[in-house]
Amino acid sequence: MAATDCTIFAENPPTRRSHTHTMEKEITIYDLAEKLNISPATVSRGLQDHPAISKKTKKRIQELAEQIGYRSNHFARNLRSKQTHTLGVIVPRLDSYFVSTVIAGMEDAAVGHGYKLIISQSSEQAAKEATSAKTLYDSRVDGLLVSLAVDTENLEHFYIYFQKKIPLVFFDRVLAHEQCLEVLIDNRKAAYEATRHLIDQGCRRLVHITAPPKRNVYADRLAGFKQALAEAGIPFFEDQLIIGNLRQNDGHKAAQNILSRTSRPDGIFVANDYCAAACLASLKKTGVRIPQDMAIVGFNNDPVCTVVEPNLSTINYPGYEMGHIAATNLIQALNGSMDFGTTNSILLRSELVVRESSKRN
Amino acid sequence: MAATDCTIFAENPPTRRSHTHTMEKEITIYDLAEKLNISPATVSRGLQDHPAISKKTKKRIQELAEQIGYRSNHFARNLRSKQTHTLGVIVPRLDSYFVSTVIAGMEDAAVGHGYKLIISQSSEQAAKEATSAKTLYDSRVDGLLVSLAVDTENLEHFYIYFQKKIPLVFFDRVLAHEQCLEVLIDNRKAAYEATRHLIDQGCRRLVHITAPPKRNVYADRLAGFKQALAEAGIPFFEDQLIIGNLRQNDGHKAAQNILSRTSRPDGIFVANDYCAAACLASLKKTGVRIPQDMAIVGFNNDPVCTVVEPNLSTINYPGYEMGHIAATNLIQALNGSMDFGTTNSILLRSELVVRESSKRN
DNA sequence: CTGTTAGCGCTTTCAG
DNA sequence: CTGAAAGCGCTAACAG
Repeated sequence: MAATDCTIFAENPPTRRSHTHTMEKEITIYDLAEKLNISPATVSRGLQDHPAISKKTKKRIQELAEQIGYRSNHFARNLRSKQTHTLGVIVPRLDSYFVSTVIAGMEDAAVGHGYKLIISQSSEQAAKEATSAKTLYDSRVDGLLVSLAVDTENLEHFYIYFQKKIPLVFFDRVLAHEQCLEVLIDNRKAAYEATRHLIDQGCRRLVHITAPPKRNVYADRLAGFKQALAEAGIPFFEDQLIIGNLRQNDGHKAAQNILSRTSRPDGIFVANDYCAAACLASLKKTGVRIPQDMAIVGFNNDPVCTVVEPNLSTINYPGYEMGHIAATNLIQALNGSMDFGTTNSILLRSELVVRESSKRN
Repeated sequence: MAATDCTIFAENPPTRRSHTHTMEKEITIYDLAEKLNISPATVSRGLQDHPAISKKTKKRIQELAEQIGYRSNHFARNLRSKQTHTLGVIVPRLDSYFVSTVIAGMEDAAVGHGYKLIISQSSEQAAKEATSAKTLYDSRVDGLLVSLAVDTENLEHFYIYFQKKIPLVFFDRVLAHEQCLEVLIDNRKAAYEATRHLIDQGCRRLVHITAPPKRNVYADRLAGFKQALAEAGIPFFEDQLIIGNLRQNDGHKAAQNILSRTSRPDGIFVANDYCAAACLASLKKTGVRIPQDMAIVGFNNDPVCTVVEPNLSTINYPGYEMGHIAATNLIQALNGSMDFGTTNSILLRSELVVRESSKRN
């Protein structure tokens, strides 16, 4: 290319190739190679800090690259290397504080290792979850992080991932699978503690507001609830369960339900703070005193807890850590043996946070 | 899992070829071409529904592709076509209801047009915003959607985008630029209405809790606040401004500030609901009656408004629509002339929502 | 330590 | 309407 002057593409026909933002040609490793009088291969190696390149040439390469604003073409790179350095994330919904914190943790972990995140929400629908899984698969994500929709009953739509051995990490909303890692808290224990706390405060007529206990988190919380009752010698009846979607509106509806009962409960354990806050608000409006008449405990430690009156007792859920750990483990699997070794499940610590909504002593 | 026992990958040679998940070869257009006895070029055209291909061959191609589970390789495709069908999104933070709704709107618009979203947060720091911009640029996003960090003072870090004529849409937190579209609400007018409402309720000693008015949204809201005061013949003094970060904690601090004053305000306009809710809670704790002693209006119409007591009056902010419109316009620019024509700014309607926190009549 | 040589899978002129 | 051929920019054997 020595003698070639710079008019190579000068006579570019003025076609309106609508797709091209690049008016000026992009700089490639060939340009670098030419200017430095070395081969493109060496440039490629120099750029990725390959051990078999002399410090000196490496430096020359990297400096020139920096100077003339070279940027590597991910597509060419991925096309060869078959790695995208992108992690897919599927969450039931984005508009929840808990999910935001999880994603923040994932992002920090990801960028720290040179990975990007591509996020999609299932809106709590198994069908959309399947679509997302497919889309992310088609974008060739290196790995997947997922929290299942409430109505997802099996892992069929992730079969393509298992088949190609693309590592999958479930967090919070999980379904056991031998090839997957799951990161969660001990929901049963947390719910047990919440319920136990209510009982310790003197509550005897307890209800539990939750989502359909098909999903692990709700099943486990229900189990914890029942266990605490059992230990305290309180019988459990089905009508102690108020099942909905745990959205704000469900909290209001639950309050109506509770108020309509002849034997009103004196303790409420809600599997989600926002729903608990709404329920609390509705209850208060009709003159119920919290916690004297009814004590309430929520779940998640959402900021809403400290803004309602009285402040909401809850279970602190380490969202950021969960996201961080899930992503870190996924990336480790990617760099290592492509599986999670013998670890199938990581349990994070959660703890009861006592505030006014449940303090009766 | 019928006959197969679980040893599928048991004899996997223990090489750590970290990069390759694909044990079986991927299906390519060459495979399709071969099976159909046509050229790869025709397959390529058939797959993208090119007009110059007979209906019949198109059908054959698409059916076979579907049947044997062909998936196109985005990298090869992008490498040629220079289009990624990916939009970059930069937001100050993810953990806000408003932002979640905006993103939901964007996602719907994006997938509807065959685009993907890649989201990153600046954590309200101009420096991180610059990094994100660079990263997204390097991932070759086709366009960018951004809501600026509170301390971003210029658009230098987006220069690369302007230079390459990659379209940029600002939403909510904007900074004017002739090559960019901006999508926002009339913050001045909204703030004017909120303040006006407070005045109509009989408030005369008003304060405004907000963020540094360097960013358009806060500057405009402040302008609206002042305008309403001026119209009502109420003088404005600097100490009517309480400036912070509008986070929950700033609400509590603002409450302390307010309570410490000798001449207490009787009306508070807060530029963010969560902060308003926190402030309201703190105020109530010390016995201030809302709205009798102090009326409060927030901003955004966050769900928290209906969970605090009394419910918070606020400005309804059409987040979903904003996201949808911003993304749709960006995509149109991508498919069209690569600029936004004569439109530089789209204004969405917002309106006052009156609830108990401000009703004194 | 460096260069040569092939492609990765797809799109796109240019010719039929 | 279809095919042949030429890359997009990069990486990875393989050979010095």
